[in-house]
Amino acid sequence: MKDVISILRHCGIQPTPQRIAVVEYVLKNKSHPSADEVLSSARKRCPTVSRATVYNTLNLLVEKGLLAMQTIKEGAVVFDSNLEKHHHFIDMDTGRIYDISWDQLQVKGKEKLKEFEVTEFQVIMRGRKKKG
Amino acid sequence: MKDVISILRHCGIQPTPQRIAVVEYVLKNKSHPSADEVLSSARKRCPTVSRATVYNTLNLLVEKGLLAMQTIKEGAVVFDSNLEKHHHFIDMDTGRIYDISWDQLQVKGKEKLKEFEVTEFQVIMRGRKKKG
DNA sequence: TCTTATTTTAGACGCTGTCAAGACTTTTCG
DNA sequence: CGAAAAGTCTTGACAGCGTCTAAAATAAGA
Repeated sequence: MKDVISILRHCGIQPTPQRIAVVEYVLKNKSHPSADEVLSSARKRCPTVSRATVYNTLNLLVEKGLLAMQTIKEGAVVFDSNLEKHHHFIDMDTGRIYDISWDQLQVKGKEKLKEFEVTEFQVIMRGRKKKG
Repeated sequence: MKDVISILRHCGIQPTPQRIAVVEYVLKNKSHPSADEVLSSARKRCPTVSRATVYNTLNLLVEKGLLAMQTIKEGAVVFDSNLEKHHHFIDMDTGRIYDISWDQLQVKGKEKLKEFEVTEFQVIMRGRKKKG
């Protein structure tokens, strides 16, 4: 993966220590952190970073298409660095969210919905992850 | 549809004026109201009803299986009186949520997910509703 | 009626997310 | 260089969502 600084420059975002701390965490993270989790982690690297800066940076990344925002859990939006189309599985016990690659599921029938113009979709599954 | 009072009694919930106001609105409503919308509507019928009572009642209904809770829009959970399995379409312009009946879409491949035990799922689509 | 259990209420609380004002940095350019 | 401008960060305030608690109101039971 390219280094964070060049990614930011490439999008016209000035790389500052605060932003690097945020981006470093959120783009290399395969879990689905909330803004608050990003804040805590960014503070390990840059203890003075403020909540507003974290939100600003996350919103910037979403705006630039470097990060996806998902509203699939209650309480808070989560951020997803996986930019490929994919589905989601949510473990009902742990709350953990897993990506399910796009081609593992086939959804048919959308084109028959005459009243609706579907521009994006995903399957959201809930259940339990098997051990292992 | 059965009247609200007997529905509540049947579930061991004492029908009070406040609860009736909430339930009357939320169970007969095909839109997908947030708790706040339920509060406003319930107050038309029962002006003194408090926020806590609305939340308590909604949670009770969900617990008893009379109402479903959906976290598909940011900002607030919405409540869904449609107890049949179904999918959802969200209009990106208006924010309105539409139910898509279960048999209009076919999802295949879940049974091949060896690591996950899927107990429920739905397709969430976004786009624009065509005029009409 | 007196007692007890259930409900409702108001208000406080914690959390999420946004915003404005001012301080601080980095550019830009004379 | 140095000053102005532009961009960035922080603090603190704010509004909304949802939960909780203590106390008041209501209902139920003996």
